[in-house]
Amino acid sequence: MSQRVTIKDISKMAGVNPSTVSRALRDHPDISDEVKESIKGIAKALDYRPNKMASNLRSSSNPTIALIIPEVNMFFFPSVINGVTEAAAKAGYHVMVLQSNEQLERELENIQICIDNRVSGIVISLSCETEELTHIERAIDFGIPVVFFDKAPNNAPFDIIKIDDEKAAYNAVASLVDAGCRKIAGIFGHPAMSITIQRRLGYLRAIKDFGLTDVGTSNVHHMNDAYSATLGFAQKGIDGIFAMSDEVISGIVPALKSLGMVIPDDCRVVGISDGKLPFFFTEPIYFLHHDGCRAGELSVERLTIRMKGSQIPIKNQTHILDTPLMSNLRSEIADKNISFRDY
Amino acid sequence: MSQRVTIKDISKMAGVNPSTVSRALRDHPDISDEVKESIKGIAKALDYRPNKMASNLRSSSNPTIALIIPEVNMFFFPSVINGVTEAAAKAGYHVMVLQSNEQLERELENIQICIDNRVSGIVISLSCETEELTHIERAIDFGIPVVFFDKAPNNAPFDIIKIDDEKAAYNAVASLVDAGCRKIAGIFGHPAMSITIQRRLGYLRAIKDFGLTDVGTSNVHHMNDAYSATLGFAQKGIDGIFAMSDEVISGIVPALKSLGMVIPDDCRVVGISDGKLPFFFTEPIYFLHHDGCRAGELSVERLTIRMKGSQIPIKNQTHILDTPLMSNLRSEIADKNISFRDY
DNA sequence: ATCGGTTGCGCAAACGTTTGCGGTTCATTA
DNA sequence: TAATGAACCGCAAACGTTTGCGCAACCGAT
Repeated sequence: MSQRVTIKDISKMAGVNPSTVSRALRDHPDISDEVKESIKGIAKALDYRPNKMASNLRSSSNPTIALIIPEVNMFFFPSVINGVTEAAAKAGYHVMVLQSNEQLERELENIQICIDNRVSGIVISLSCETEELTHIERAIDFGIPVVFFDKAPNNAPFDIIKIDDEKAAYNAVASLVDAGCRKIAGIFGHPAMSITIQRRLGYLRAIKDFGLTDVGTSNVHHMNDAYSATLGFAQKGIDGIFAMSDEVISGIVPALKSLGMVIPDDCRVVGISDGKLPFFFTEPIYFLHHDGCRAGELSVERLTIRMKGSQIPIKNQTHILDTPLMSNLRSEIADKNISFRDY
Repeated sequence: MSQRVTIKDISKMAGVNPSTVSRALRDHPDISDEVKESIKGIAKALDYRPNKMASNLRSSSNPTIALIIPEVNMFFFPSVINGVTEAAAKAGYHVMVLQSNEQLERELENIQICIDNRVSGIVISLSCETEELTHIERAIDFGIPVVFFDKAPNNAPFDIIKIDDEKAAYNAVASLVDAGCRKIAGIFGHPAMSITIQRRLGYLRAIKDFGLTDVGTSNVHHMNDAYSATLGFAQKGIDGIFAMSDEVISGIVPALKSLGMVIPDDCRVVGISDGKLPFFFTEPIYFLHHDGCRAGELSVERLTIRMKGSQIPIKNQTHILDTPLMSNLRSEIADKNISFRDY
């Protein structure tokens, strides 16, 4: 194992001061070309690599972005990870992925890790147990910019990248009504999640606005729960169903099919989706597109504005992502022109 | 924004030496209880948090594990990320996720990042462009242990967590034959990937062993390619199809259904899968289970053995994961007892 | 009163890098 | 010829922590 060669080793070998080596390797104009070449030659020969831990300490900056998510599932978050890591890489940052497992305690620990490591920024989707945000404010107090996405606080003074959950759910139900559905059920995720609450409100508002009888809603934790819930609703008789997420969709479709119901003739399905899962099915599935990759990219973009250390104060901004209505049928792109709001 | 308080600030406030503060906060026995309480009180009052960048430099160790993957898709890798981050967190490490986007150049850059940041270990699945491993050897030379998973080198002196790709593909085809299939096609991923090569070999050996006419194989890059390829094979007439990955399965099933073919009566499908995707379908899908989460956990486990800095040399080990034959039908668990080999 | 041993804390170096400042050399100009 | 300044490099401090060593004070035992 090659011993780790430092700038001092090179300086001794070249007969110069460590500072000269440092400057030479960074092409500082104060160093003559001859000395530069000599030093670079030695550095290359020794396979020298600067120690980032040292330079980070010296500059007291750590070019990493922390991505804190409730869990790494197969649906929305992989897209987010993809978007965040790519955008971060382009901006010269690395990404540290931290899971909270939907536990507040883990989220607190993760924020602590971010502070202790002096990360440059935090991109976070809150756990369902999170109610207070003192830990977030603490990170901000420490000078670490934070951007929320997806599961974000409501009407709070932070940078937020999200969709209009209430409106998306409303429009989803509206699309079912437009297609002739009258008996519509809704299946949601964990009842404590902010997005569950908002999306349920939108669902209920639509049910009321369109004068529909409320077939009922259900809160599920996993795909299999959505499967069971669908079986239950089907018994009551439904012709449309709203799925608040990809995970829910993945339970609904097999359930309807197991009952021999034809999608969308017997029951139309519309969800809020990252846009990949629906293409696993041949049955027409409609969804309001919530692009996780784009959410991740925008989060990083927003973060970089603050991280680049501009002196002028930056106003908090809630960015509402567009959620166009789409389907998994290549022939049919149903874009309802969901409006773009910027608070 | 609260200025970052250091150990020096506390030392001045407490009227003691910085070293005393350091020791007090870590409960060093040399410090009296009174002084400890005083210092801890001040630290808490100032919301002091030790600077990890400094302590890491001092101890010249960075408790992070780098996870380098070709891409963050919706299939295998999210499971791996989950397994790696959880196992790492339990072992006291953080995880830095780096994507190579199947490009050797990015992979080289990522290894460089790992070296520059003096990460404690690397868990990597190789890009399809990777042929030589000098960059890996370089990292190991720098004292960074490396564990390969999934897309790993063959018969090389490294730590490897993988499945027996050749055998798994063979057994997959065998299961089709056992079920009565005689016209079997195979759909694979990128032709340059090591796992593609191995799995194709296993497929071909089975075709030969069982005296089947080779309907043909295809290499695809995306779900849609698998869709198209399936349509092509179906025209030739098939009663069974082998899918080398989840991504391939996700293209095959919709294609067969779009043709009105009944699964598994008209065409049986068997793949190598992480074990989640098949449950999105109601049609019986068989798969040899390659658990990404477990692969990630084992990779970290293997890594920690080397990272804990034991002095005795550790032998390289290739761990062959079991790949039991399973189905997405809860009623039917078809375990063929695929044997467990440890080289 | 002296010695050996413990307790409790400070001093300073070290991890590897970066950078402000000052000093030397040498060529240029008044 | 001396003053000016550019070009080039070294010195040392600094980032915040950790730790080996030393030293003073105190204890009880000879």
